[in-house]
Order: sequence, then C-alpha cells, then structure tokens
Amino acid sequence: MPVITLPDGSERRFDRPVSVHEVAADIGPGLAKAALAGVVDGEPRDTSHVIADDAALSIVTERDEAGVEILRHSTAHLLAQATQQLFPDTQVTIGPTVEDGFYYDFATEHRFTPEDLEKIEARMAEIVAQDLPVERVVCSREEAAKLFAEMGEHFKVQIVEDLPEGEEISLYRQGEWVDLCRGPHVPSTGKIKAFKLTKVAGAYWRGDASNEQLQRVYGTAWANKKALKAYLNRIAEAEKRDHRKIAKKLGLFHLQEEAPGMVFWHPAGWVIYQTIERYMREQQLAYGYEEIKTPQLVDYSLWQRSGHADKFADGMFMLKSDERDFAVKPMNCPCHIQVFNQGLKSYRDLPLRLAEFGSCHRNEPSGSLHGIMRVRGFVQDDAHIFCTEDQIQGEVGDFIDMLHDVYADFGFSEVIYRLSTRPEQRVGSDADWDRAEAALAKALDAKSLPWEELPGEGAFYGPKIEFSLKDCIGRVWQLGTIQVDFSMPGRLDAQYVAEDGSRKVPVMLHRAVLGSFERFIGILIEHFEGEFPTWLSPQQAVIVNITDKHADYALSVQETLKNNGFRAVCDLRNEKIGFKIRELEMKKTPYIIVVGDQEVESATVSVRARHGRDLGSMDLDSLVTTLTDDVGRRGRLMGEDKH
RNA sequence: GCUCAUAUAGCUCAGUAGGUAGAGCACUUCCUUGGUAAGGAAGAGGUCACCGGUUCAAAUCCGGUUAUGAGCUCCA
Repeated sequence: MPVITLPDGSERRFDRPVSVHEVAADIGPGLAKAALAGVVDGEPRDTSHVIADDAALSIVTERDEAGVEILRHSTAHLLAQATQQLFPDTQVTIGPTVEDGFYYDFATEHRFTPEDLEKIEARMAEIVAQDLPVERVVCSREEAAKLFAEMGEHFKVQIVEDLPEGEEISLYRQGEWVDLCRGPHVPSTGKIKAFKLTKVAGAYWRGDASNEQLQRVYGTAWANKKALKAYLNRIAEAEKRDHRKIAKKLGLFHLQEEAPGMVFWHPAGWVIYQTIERYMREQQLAYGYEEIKTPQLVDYSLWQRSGHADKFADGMFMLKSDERDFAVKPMNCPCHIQVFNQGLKSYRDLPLRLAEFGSCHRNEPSGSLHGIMRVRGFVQDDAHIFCTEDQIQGEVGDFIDMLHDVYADFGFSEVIYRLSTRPEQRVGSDADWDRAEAALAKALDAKSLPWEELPGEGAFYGPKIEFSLKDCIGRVWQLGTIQVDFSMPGRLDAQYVAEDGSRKVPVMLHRAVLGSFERFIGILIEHFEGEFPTWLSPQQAVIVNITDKHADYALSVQETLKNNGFRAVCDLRNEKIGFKIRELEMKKTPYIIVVGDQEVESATVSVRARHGRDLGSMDLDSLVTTLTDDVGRRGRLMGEDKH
C-alpha cells in the first residue's frame, strides 16, 4: 500500500499501486492535465509509471526546467515521426535535447531543404493536433534488435547492441511510430505546444568524422508560445550584434580571400586594438611583468624539442629557406623559455614574469574560421611566469586580481571559474599533479570564488583554470586562462640555481587575460553592439558646424580636444545638421559637438551624447572635464548615462 | 578537414522558359547655408569570385578551385 510523499512533505496513502498520473489527479484535475512526467525517488518517470511501494514523488510540469527538457525530447521524437512519414527512406539515429532545443540526426540520401523543414513542421503540428498517446513498452534486447532490424533501422540496431548489459530497454510508441528511448516522455503529443525547426546541418554518426555523415535537423521547443517568441527574439538580438556586420558598418577591419583567417585592421579598428594593447601594457607593468618580443619564424628543431611538432605539425605554417625548415610560431612559450635560458638564473630571480603581445599563426581547419573570433593569425596577451612550486598559489592569486581589474574596466562583472584537472594522458608525477591542482584550488578558495571542477579536462602538461565571462545578453565567452606546466621547462632545459646551490627546473605558468586580441575585440563588438565606451571609441567626439561660417570655430574646438588627448574630428561637410547627426548616431559616436552662431558668439559648444541625450551648452573647459571623466572610468558602469 | 548552402556596383540586394546587367544607399559635380536622425538635381561606377565545359549565345546550365555562412570535427 504505497505512501506517496510530495515535495511539500505531505503524504498521500493509496490502497493499491498508483500511476504518477493518478497521484496528480488525486491532488487536482488541473495538475493531472498539466503533468508531463514525475520524479519518483529522484528518478524521472512517465506519468504512466506505476508506483507500488512508498516513494517520494514530484510532478513535473512545463513550469519546471525538467518539464521543458522532456517537452524538447518529445518534440525531437515528434520531428522524427513527421520526417519518416514524409520521407519513408529516412533512418533515424539519435535525437537528444540541447540548450534551448533539440536535434535529430537522420540518415538518408535525400538532402533536406528549408522547404522540407516547413513541410515537416506542418506535419508535426498535425500530429500534435491528433494528440496521440505516447506509450512506453519495455522489451528484451533481442526483441528490440529484431524489431529495428525488421524496420530497416540499422543505426538503432547498433544502439541497442551497444547498450550496457543489464540496462532496461524501453520503446516509445506514438501512433504508428516507435523509437528506442530511455524516456521519460510527455503522455501525449498534444502536450507539445511551441516549437520551431531552425536549421539543417551535417553531423557525424557518433560524432566521429570518419563515420557516415548524417543530416541533423535542429529545432527549438518551449513550454508555450510566449517563451518561444522570447527565444526567437533573443536569437534575432544576437544576430543584430554580429561582429562581422557591425565591423563592416563601422569600418573596423576586413578579411579577404587572399589572407583567409587573417585580419586587415582599418584605422578605426586599429584605434580600438591599440587602446587595448596600451591598457594591457600598463596593467602588466603594474602587476610586475616584463615585456619582451620574440621571433615570428623559428627553426623547426625548436618545435621538435618543445614537443609541438609531434602533436600539432598539421597546424603549423612551415617554410623552407636556405635549406632550413622554419615554422611560423603557433605559440610563444618555447621562445619565452629561450629568453629565460639566457644567463644563469637564481631562485632570487623568481618569480620571473615575461609578457609578450605575441603574434601567432595556426593553420586552423578552414571550416572552423569565423569572422575575427576564430582566425589563423592572432595576437595573444601572453605571459609566462617562471616560479617555484611554492610560488604557484601566490602567482595564481595575483593573476586573478589582475584579471578581475581588467574585466571590470571592460565592463564585465560576472566571471565564471572552472578548474580542469588531470587527464588520462599526462606527464608529471601524481604528486606533482596533487600539489598543482591543490595550489589552483586554494588560490580560488582564498578569494572565496565559486568554481566548478572539470575532471580530466586539464592539458597533458598540467592543470588549468579557465575564466569565462557573460556578456550583456547572457552569452558565455571563455577568455582568460592560467595553466601549470610541468613539462616544457624541462624539455627546453630551463634551470635555476636553488638556495642550496643545486640546479632545479622551474615551474612555468602560461597565462592570458584576454586570450587573443582579435577574438576579444569581436566579443567587445557584440557585447556593446558597436557602441564602445568612450575610452575605446575610434572617434570620441565629432564637431559639426551648422554652416560654413562656423568652420574655423569648429576646427579650434577640435584643436583643443586633441591637445587634451582626445580623438576628435570635424565634420565640415556641406550637409544639413540633421543629416550629419543621423550619420554620427548610426556610427555610435559618443559625443556630437554642435557649433553655430550661438556657440561662436558665447565661446561654448552644444553637446549631444549618444541616443540624442542633450547635455546642453557648455564652455570648452567643461567639455574637456566631461570627456576626461568619461574616458577615465573606462568601461565601468557609472551613472545612468551608460548602457 | 567533412556536409549543405552562398558568391552580381563601395554596401544591402533584385535579376529562371540561357540573348553581353538593375534598384536603394554610398561616391563625384552642381544647386542649397540649413540648429539636433535623411534638402534637391545630374553624373560616374560591374571581366556577374576564379578556371574549364555544354551552346550560335552563359551572371543564368554542368564540373573544378577559392572564399564566405551554418552545423559537425578540431582549438597547443
């Protein structure tokens, strides 16, 4: 006689085994209707699941995150059913949920077109309208394999065969259609209310590029139409922020066929780049780094000694000259060790922090290039800290301080911390790893930072912390990293003389705050939607004259601003003021300085900030003060005038 | 690298029964001297990504190459 304990602690007694649905109905008819699934003693179950013994139960509805997950999974089934009805030659494979939606991978000769997606979507809606019951059937491995073999579903047969021993095998049936699935699923297709197929793309069977290529149909599904609409708006918003579009509009850079994956920076974009580089240089100096510069082209033998040739030969650009093989450097660390190796180092020299705005080239696969976010030629704000093992924790702590400073100056406040620990394939003793992982963890804990562990995700040469941040529409970007390296200093003969006179190999920490300038600027463009804080804006102030006769005064205002270190230009074109303002607004100009008869006469300027915000008229000293304050607070949000 | 799609003026894009190309904006010139998101007129501008094929004839059809986009794989 089961006693069902509900999440609020209340208990319901039944004199016979009951289904999740019956319990829901017992609580109330509304809940019975809304129930999508249940969680029984922590296990997700269908509403048809029968509970025979005492259990804890919570009813899952579309208001729970878990409920939406189930909806998405069931929508994936719905997609597969509709697709097989319309394209009977199609074989099904897998159809899991992903963030915000789901996909289903199909094997078929037919190539799905956008029109096909519309047809499939329409058929899905019909199946929803039929409100087909979704039934769960348990069967034996042999029965399942036989069933799918008869249906010609060869991929499913493989999945069945590869299921771990002892796993209960369940089928889900809706109407004529059946799929292998662990579940749970919604009780009937009518529960699915808001979905949309979004795109079709290639994927590989079991994610392996050497396997058969499948066609993946992506979709999104939500608890209701309103949530779906909100999601579609979010996507549209992200598209509007596309750094490639905005950069073209603002004339920041371009890419062209002759240099795939390498950026041609235009004057406006290069101002941003240079401003960031200058800023990072200041920060690094303040945090005790010394800046160096190392060669672009290094003999291949160095990459053989460093170990990169073995692992990443494909990714390196090579060239031959005078019978010697060179590689364009794909990273800076081996070169930094060469600098370290010049002259005998003492423990007194440690920690030694060598920084470089290191220009690197990697021959990334053509398909992975993406605007300036993923390129072949890039510059890292790279540095290597040579230190003793005892110094790791302190160095990591200082690095985190610097990183927080920098991110805040760029207008990011939310940082996500992940600690990646030892992978299966690795160098260094377990004792080394124990100490290094502990040092990283302690550095995070010492600052009371919340962090997540990613077991096995460390590099083969050492554990690492990765720092990600959230942009203003909630997207997460991984930027900074600090990695312990047990391997390379030894391979490249780095040594120092310890206190006791013995020679020791230093620990090396690889670290970057921004990662690559290219990617970081891409992120900034999307984060700010091209509306850079004044300190980064290519043109901080544009002076516009009302008529020709105010041109000289406009030039004198520009001169004053330039003398005070601001990037100011005049727009003296023979255009109406409304026209110029419109153009400057669209170019996201932080300050538009209007001068006409009134201003010339009173030696003032009329100042318009972004979005038509009128700062009124002021004298030049006030203008300089206003700009100085704005530039001085960088990207930190202060006052209501910032986005 | 793989699959699919795309490539036309500086930009955004039209251009299918194959017959040597169009629009808006931008640009140039002229008129206009106008107070906070587009004043008017005229003009110039393209080897239709590249290479090859089919055809009397190719932006258009076919093949290849390159680049770009989406996804997959990868990301030291």
